[in-house]
Amino acid sequence: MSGRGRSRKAKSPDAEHAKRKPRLDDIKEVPLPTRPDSTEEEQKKKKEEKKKTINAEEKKPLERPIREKTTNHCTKKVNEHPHKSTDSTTAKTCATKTNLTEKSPVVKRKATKDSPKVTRANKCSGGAKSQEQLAKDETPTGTSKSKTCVKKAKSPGMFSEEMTKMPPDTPKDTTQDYVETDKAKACGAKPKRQVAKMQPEQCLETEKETPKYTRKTSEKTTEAKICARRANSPEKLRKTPNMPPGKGEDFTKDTTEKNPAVDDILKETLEKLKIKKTDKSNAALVINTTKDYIIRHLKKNTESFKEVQEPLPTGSYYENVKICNPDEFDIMVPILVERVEIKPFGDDGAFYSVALKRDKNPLRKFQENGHLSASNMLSEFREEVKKCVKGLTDIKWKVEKKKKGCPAVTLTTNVNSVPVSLDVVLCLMVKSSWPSFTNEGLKIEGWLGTKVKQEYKRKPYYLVPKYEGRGAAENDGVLTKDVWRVSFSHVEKAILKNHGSEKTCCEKHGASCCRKSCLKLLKHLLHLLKESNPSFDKFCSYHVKTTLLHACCSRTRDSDWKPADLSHCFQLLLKDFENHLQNGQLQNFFIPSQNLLSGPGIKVCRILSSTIKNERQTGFPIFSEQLQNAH
DNA sequence: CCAGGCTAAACAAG
DNA sequence: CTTGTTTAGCCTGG
Repeated sequence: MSGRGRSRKAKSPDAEHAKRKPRLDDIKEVPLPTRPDSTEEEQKKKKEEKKKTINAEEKKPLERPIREKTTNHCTKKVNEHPHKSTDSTTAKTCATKTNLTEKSPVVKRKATKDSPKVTRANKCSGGAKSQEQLAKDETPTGTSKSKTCVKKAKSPGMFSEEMTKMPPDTPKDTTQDYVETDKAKACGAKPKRQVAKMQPEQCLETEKETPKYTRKTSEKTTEAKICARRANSPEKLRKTPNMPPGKGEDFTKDTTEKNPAVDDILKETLEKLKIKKTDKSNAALVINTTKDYIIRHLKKNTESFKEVQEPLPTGSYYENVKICNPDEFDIMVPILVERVEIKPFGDDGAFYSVALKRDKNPLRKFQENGHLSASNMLSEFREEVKKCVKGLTDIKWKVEKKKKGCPAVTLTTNVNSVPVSLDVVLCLMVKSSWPSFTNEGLKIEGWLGTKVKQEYKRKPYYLVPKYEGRGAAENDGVLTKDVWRVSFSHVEKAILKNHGSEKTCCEKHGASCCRKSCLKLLKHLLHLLKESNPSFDKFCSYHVKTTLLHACCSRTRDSDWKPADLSHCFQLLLKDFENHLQNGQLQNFFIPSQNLLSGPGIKVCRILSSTIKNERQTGFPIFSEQLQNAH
């Protein structure tokens, strides 16, 4: 029911296009024929054009006008930061498909998909706009100043060479592991991307007076700042009721709960966590192209993986809870296994050894001593992915080194100078009832209902080549590195997407809730805390997500999560998290016997707990600071 | 299987 | 604020 089939508004016709600013600018400056708008034929042409476009882009970096409002001086600068993409745009989809056709031997794409979309076509044709037009479009208020700023820091066009140049040894930001999909990843699988080191001064060039209270700021360079790209106007910020440093004691829990200042800080922070449309577009083009290409390759050019199923887009991006930048993507690549016997490995019910029951299975070659070797299978998968992405001439992916115990093949590249990672996760899809360790999990009856629960439990489950500890350790004749961990990423995603007690929760005609907002804020908080204290490395966004899921099960009504009560809801969620940490106990949402906090150790759990408590009771200075730094 | 239609979320305008 | 548009992702009927 969810809203399917509701009436819709008409799509906007060409009239709108006139107003629209296509900014192809950045990405491509390909001379496109003059821009027509939306007719079908045009679209087709566009697609074709796009193909060319991408190639062309490859070679030419472009200047990209920025479209931020002129009032935000800071903003512009922030946008210009090399690591942040600004708005480039679009050529996307069209390019996606077509371009492959030409360049990649393996891929044949149907051009059909895009054709219906008028809008895309427009975009594609956007490049045809004259510079003057662009100028107008981009800077409505048109100060030349702003433009100038923008230009200085231009980043190269999307498929430019620069994109491929991520220095191999670049230190990566460890805090970056937001892993939604799989804890596996969470725990270190992601490539860390280099943190943009932006000194506050850079930001303040035009706003020197801004920083009023900076708590110990600048030693931290932060990604947070990055997140704060969209700065509010300075006046607004100043109004923001921040708490001066050192004043935290004044806030008791209770006052914090009701403090309108806190409310504003949270809302403003949330604003900054939004992903820009253009960034999303750019990244989506690259990611989708790659995803399709890899799947095609596996189907056509491999024996072992030709039974690959539709890839499962999972993780925070696809759950609409990604924050700041669309820079981490998780795609699970399922290999259907018809009949398998799984046997628990260890005692928490999360890990299993897998035995194929059928003789003719193409995966048979990975069997060792009667069980399917996760490490062997992953190595071959890895090689295939490697081989495959080499054939992608438009996008230069770097394949990250294999990390112990990690199920993902992590690819990294730059999109408009922003590092983007794609985790390609091999998994087995098992279409049989879930392992018995899950019987007491997924306690969503009171929240989403029993029917929904049954529906989920009828879905397959997945096994990923993830292990913990020493790979060579043996248990019952099975090497640790050859075990598989269960994954319910698909259900997590489904729940996040359909998270209301009422079916219409957050739909157009239903009441909204703040569950996702709370999740984003907590993710962000953890991220910031990890940046300031490396000993928090073992915590990941999966802990946060799990905490939210449990919280939803204890506060089940949509009215428990009213958007107007964001601050209250968020603080309750924090208290939940603090409690889990304090006790060192956080049950896997699906497998209650697995304690997700057994890894970090109680000591650091308690430190994190009190750190969070402190933030909560002092009105989130870490958020305010970040807001300040953005200016 | 895929074209078309729908959604959520970002964004723009009033 | 509300309302509408744009767009990536997703779902489904034919």
